[in-house]
Amino acid sequence: MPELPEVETVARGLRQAILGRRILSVTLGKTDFIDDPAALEQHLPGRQIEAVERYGKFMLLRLSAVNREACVLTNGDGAPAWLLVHLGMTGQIAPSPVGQPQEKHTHVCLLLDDGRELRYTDARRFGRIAYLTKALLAEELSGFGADPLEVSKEEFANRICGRRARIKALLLDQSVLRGVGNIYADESLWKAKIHPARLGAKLSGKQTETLRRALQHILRKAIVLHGSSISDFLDAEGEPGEYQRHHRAYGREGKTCHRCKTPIRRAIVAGRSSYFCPRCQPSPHGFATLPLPRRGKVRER
DNA sequence: CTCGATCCCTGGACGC
DNA sequence: TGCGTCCAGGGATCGA
Repeated sequence: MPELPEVETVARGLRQAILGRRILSVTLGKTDFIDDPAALEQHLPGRQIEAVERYGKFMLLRLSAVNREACVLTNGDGAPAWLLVHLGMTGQIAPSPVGQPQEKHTHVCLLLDDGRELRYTDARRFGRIAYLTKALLAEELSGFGADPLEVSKEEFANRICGRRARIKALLLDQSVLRGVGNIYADESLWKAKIHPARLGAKLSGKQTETLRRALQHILRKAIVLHGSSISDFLDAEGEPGEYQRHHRAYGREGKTCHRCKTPIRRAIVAGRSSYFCPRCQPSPHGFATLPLPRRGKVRER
């Protein structure tokens, strides 16, 4: 499940692999997750991939203006543009030689000028792809919160304290922080010894700062280890990440806490499965950890 | 403002 | 073997 570290890993891989390549043509499969499929076909060919950036969980491919000698320009193709890619839950994007058989669920193929295709596959199609002009990009990115890797002590505190939402919900809210998802929310709360159901406003200044540092530490380490591969995350080279080996809470229901040996528990907080140590992360007053319905054996590791 | 519910979608795990 | 059911979850949306 691609969150900030996974998207950063993919972006770095793509940067190595496709920077400077020109898009020759576009082939589409299912398009219900693409904002305006015809715009991709119309506006991508002829453009060079000038940069690969990450913004929260978005990847942004900056595209050159269409080569003026190559064709007659009509509407706006003389200006740079962006391809926005959100991997959703199961999205993967990577270049492959043209002749190589396509993976199942391949929905976008961008033929490049070096004999390869940039392919986007996404079984669940929770991802999103959009062709955006500069103005549309700016509009798209407005409303997102702080970069969790860069956010200052003061700004983080301002965004958390005074909020009556649960801290887990705040961490997942992309308008508060951009890029944090379920895994890294749980991991940082475990490291900071804060229960996911605590209200933002109820955190002390010290706890809030501990959480910010925990979050940053975990995200940085996860990036170094190329993210977490739980079910099917693969980077742009087709390699899994390694950070799942370092998970202390996420996915560890019933396994012992690395600090105190108490079994990790699971509860639904902010509508998401949330894993925590009931001893290290004391629940707020009035939060009942209801017994969750039985479910299958928790995945090993 | 915050909440839960619902929908989107498929594959994998599980029960029978 | 096969079928039904549940679950994973980011994000949008809607009603309470």
